[in-house]
Amino acid sequence: MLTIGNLAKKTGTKVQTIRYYEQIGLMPEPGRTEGGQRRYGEAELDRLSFIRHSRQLGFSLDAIRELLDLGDHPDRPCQEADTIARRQLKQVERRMARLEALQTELRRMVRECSGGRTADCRVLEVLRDHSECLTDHEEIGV
Amino acid sequence: MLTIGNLAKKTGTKVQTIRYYEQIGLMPEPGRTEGGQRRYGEAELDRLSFIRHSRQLGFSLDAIRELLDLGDHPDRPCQEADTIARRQLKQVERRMARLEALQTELRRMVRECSGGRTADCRVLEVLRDHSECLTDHEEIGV
DNA sequence: GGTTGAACCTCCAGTGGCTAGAGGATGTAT
DNA sequence: ATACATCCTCTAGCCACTGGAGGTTCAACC
Repeated sequence: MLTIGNLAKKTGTKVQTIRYYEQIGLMPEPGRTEGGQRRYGEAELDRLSFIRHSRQLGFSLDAIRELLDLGDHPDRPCQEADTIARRQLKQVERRMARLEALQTELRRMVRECSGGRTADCRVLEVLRDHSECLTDHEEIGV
Repeated sequence: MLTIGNLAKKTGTKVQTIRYYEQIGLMPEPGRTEGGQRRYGEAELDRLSFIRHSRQLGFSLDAIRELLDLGDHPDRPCQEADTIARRQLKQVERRMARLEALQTELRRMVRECSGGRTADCRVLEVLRDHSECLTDHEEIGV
């Protein structure tokens, strides 16, 4: 039987985060000691590991919820899991493309900075005038 | 003189976002009509354009605040602006590296999915067992 | 059995960067 | 004068946590 602190250590999660997962129904309500402290078993350890690893791969908590559901139905076709993973891959690819454009632009800005007065600063100039940019980066926060 | 709606249109910002920027002190309090509606001039249009463009390049609102400050002191050396831009570039590079690792792993997961029952699903299997991963992806949300 | 002290508990608030909606006032064109 | 698009303030919500206050429990040691 694991205390919440030990479960946290084993999975690289913060204690508060585990309680948060319980609160939003991603983790089950565990057993308690007489004094009211949570105690966890193997099943919960596995489930939390799954959640954490999925988070590391960038899946949203909603997506993880779906994936956990699928894991509970071993006889259903795995197409759905595949779809969720593909969706996630698409998102990662879109973000990569965007970051690449930003990288290009930022590198150019920094390279062209001559180190003079702020008045002549290329960095500020480029930020002031979008038309100086060579790449597309219309979206925010993708 | 621009209404808030027109300023929004010209800069590709939502009206609420402009009011939010005012609230947190990123945009100045503009003049008002007798009835209390906001009216904006060229200076505000320029400032908001600067903010939006910086956001598109991924700068945080705090960083943007610093950059705006620098723009108000044309005689100071532009080293600080350079530093902020370099910091931003570093962050973008870190994110890119991380996303690349995720991409690799997700592609492998999806490629190996045979389309059978959920019980044999590679996607779920990999998520269950981190040791199946070839890449490092410890951090969350970078 | 008593005493530490680390770890646990609940509850509330805050992060960033917006976004949405309620309920009402204003501005402009006809 | 009227219609109605746009404006106003205020509050609350999003995601995925994180931190802290103030109090309780557990396990080890004497």
